[in-house]
Amino acid sequence: MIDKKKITIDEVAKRAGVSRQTVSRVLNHRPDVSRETRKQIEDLIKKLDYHPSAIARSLSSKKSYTIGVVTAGLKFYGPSRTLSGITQGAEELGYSLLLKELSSFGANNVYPLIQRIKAYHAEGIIWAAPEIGDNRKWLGDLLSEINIPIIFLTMQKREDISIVAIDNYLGGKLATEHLISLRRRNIGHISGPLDWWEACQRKKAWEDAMASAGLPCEKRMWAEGNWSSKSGKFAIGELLTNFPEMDAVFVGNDQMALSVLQSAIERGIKIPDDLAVVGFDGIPESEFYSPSLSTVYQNQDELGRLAVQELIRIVDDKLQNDKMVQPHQIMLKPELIVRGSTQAR
Amino acid sequence: MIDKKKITIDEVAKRAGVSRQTVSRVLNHRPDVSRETRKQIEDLIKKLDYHPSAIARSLSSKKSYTIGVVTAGLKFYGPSRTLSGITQGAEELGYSLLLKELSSFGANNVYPLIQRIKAYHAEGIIWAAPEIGDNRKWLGDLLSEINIPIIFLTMQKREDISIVAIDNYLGGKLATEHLISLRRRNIGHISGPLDWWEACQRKKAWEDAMASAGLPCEKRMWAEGNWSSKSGKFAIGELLTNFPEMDAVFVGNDQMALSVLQSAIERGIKIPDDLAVVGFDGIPESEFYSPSLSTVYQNQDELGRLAVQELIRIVDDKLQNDKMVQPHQIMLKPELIVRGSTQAR
DNA sequence: TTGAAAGCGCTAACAA
DNA sequence: TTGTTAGCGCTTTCAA
Repeated sequence: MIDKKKITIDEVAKRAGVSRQTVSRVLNHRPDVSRETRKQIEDLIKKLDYHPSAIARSLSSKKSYTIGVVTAGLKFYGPSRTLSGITQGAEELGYSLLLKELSSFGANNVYPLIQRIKAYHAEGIIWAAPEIGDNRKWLGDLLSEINIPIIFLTMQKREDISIVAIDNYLGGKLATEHLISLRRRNIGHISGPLDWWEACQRKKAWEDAMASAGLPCEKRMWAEGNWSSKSGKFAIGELLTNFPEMDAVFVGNDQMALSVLQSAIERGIKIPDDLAVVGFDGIPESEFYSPSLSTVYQNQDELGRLAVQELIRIVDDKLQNDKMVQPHQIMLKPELIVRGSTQAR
Repeated sequence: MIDKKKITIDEVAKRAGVSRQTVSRVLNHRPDVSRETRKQIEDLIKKLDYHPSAIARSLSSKKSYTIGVVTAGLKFYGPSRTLSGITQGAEELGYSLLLKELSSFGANNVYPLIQRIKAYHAEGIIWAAPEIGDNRKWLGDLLSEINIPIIFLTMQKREDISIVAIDNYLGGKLATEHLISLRRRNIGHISGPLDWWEACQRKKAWEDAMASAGLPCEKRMWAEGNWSSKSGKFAIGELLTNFPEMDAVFVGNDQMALSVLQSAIERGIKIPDDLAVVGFDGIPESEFYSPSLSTVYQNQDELGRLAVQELIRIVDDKLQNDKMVQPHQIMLKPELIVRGSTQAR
């Protein structure tokens, strides 16, 4: 490794025969530099391959162009897809990302984490971890103390915080009403873990849609999974036992729906004739299930991008007005995709 | 939002009636502070809820405890799983992560990206984007100029750089030899995109295993996909036409294998009797395919963690010896998982 | 249009 | 054991 001495703004200034300040002006595209000086310095910067230290800049300018992202469960489809949208959004707006993944979904001890993000002078935080149980409890205590713009993804609407969420309730309605429209009357549900906000919303939508249609909706008609295919296997087994007349089922996500299909094949249940199935998420693979799966698509990429845009908007506003912007709640609409599992070819 | 003035080390020092340096010593757990002074300062820090600026620290100490991660294709299972391992590894070792996602897999214009990471004084880089086509070409030109420790994931072995990779060739062997051991003789292959190193390795292993067993292995016996289920659908269609006597197929990943199963069901092909199928990756869902899929499991979580550990080792070594450590290549072994798609119950 | 001085919040190196 | 001085690499503010 060559011992290329780290070059700094002072080095550039010295070689150019100008003050450090003039170089800084060129760096920041300030107008008050003569054409020739600017040209000369730009050339020199290129020649020396000089790159200013973002850290020193942050320290003295109070602008870090960095945002903190708190996520959880990156091994799952949803969170990583959302993160992908966030990286795109950040890239487009020229921001860097400081990434933290919660070690468990339920983590409630978030204050140190937030402080570690603030230590890097991040300008804001995107909270991309799902809302589960009381893992938003800290909001009440800390929100006012945090003193950094923060935007939440996919949680229960609250007027006092900024949220970008996918309308899970609407998604559940779309799924259930679709099954009702197919003249199914005995519609079961396999939910996600009910301490998850998203799972709750989907289940509630199922209940409400059933009630609206004048259909029954009792305990034996639903079972709780944990999003994994394995849990879906157990859940469908339970339903087939307790609710044998079931002729349709709305499953809380595509992974669990996959094992519903597997169980159906093993037991000789015909889909969609004997049992119509709708999933949730719209993962690419769902089209290639056997039969291909009807599902509710949520655009998590878009969710991530929007979150970045919204956060930056808040940051910029705060910079200008020196006071907190009115929080904003944005809801994205999911879409029903009808495929073979609810509709014979 | 309360206007809680930002408190700094000087503020703490002033209130404690000591010098800034003494506070710094406490912060850094230096031994040369008296018990009482330390206690007093620690209490004050707690009381004031003071958190030192990581940025100021990095600037003056030349240690940032930050590593840059370059990834690509976060929407896919492998990259996000690997990233999850990286976040865990970094957390365990007390490092923060600066995340960049390449906008396209093939991106070859990496110099500016690396400079942007260096601008944050990252101590090293984990290159977690897959090797595709000539997207490692820059290594030749830039490696010596980069002047920052960098570790690569899952690429062709080279003695001059540090690599942590999963042995894809071995994985391909395991898959093919398993099929051969089942007395299948007409074994096809659906590869990933062949400009990917991983896809190449798997295909080569298939060819070599076939040759070793004295089995033929011609062009009509394999087809190229792009990892997606949709491409698998086309590929299996092609093979069934060109290679009708096929009695087994090694598919480059689980997603593509999914649509092989779908096609088989649609065409009345019995799996595993008429056609045995092995996938690659070992995604959790593969157990719930119909039938459940035999596959080659690769531990991408572990890959990510190891990468962090190895990188930090290099960074620390370099700090001590002031010269580059001998590059290291680590290979992880994948494992064959036998399930219903190759073995009737 | 340019430069000098001060400072961002911290640590390193030395002195007391 | 503690404090002083200098500086990390940059921007801000003010003066020329």
